Amino acid sequence: MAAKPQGLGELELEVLKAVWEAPGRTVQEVAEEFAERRGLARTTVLTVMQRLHVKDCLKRRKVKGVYRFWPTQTRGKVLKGLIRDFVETVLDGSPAPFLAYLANTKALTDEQARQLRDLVRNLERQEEGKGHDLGNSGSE
Amino acid sequence: MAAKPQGLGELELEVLKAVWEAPGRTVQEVAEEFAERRGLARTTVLTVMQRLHVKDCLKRRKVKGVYRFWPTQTRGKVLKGLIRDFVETVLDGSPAPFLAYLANTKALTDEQARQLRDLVRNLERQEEGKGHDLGNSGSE
DNA sequence: TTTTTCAGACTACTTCAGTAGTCACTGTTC
DNA sequence: GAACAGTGACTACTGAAGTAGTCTGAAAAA
Repeated sequence: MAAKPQGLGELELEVLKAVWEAPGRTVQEVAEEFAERRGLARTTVLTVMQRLHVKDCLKRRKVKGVYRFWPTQTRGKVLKGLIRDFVETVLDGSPAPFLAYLANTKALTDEQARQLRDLVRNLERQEEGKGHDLGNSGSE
Repeated sequence: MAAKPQGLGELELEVLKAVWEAPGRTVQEVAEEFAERRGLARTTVLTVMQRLHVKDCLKRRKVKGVYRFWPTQTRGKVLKGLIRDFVETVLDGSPAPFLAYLANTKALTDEQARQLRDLVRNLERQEEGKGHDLGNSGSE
């Protein structure tokens, strides 16, 4: 794998999110947002973005003398990696505790409940079709 | 809150898990396991367990001159906290990406699929009953 | 009683992420 | 051309976590 979204700190993730929101931003622009939101110094954001760049999470291009930053991977892909990692390391590979969490907190919106239903429907379809094969489709 | 399971490192979590597996263990016993599994020095495990104790994740009692350790919270409770934290900070409060992940990886066992179905059934029952109120039941 | 061993406390080193300051370069403005 | 502002590189400090060594006290063995 080229870019490894693992080992992302909280601030790093937040900054990454900010770039996903508006790709092509400059440090200045992101820094302004974080100055407001969290009172961070411009150089803090700069450093984080540089580290994100080193980690291959952000790519940059100089436009009129100033770097603009883009994510190297989609939000979905990174989140997927983060989730996989979380399930592996924290939940020991079993999504069960997460399901329990959902069931207890009931913190689901209509949309999420719908997704859940779709999920279940898919699962059922799979099972009908052929019992169920858990062939892990080689991931990325 | 008394015990805060947040801010747990990977090793710390692993050690915690080892104590959940067999509560009342000594450092020696846990250390043996980690020496095999990961080649860790006894003092490493000792240090981690001391930190876990300071963090109120483990309690200990001297039995015949040697400390034995017990978790201060159930696995379920800690995992729940970790999951909540993950959903909040990484997924911005929305479990949707997690659901998508589950749907795509199909890494569910029969048991988990059943849980999922129950979950959905509960949700639907709730919605029938009263639209759906998302009253977050105060948690701990 | 002296020695050995075991267990816990303390100390320390390393890496990583959060945070930010300083410096140097470049382009603009007077 | 000199002063200034914006931008990025570099450096540094801090705290948390991973990792482990040393020291010390107590218990057990010789």
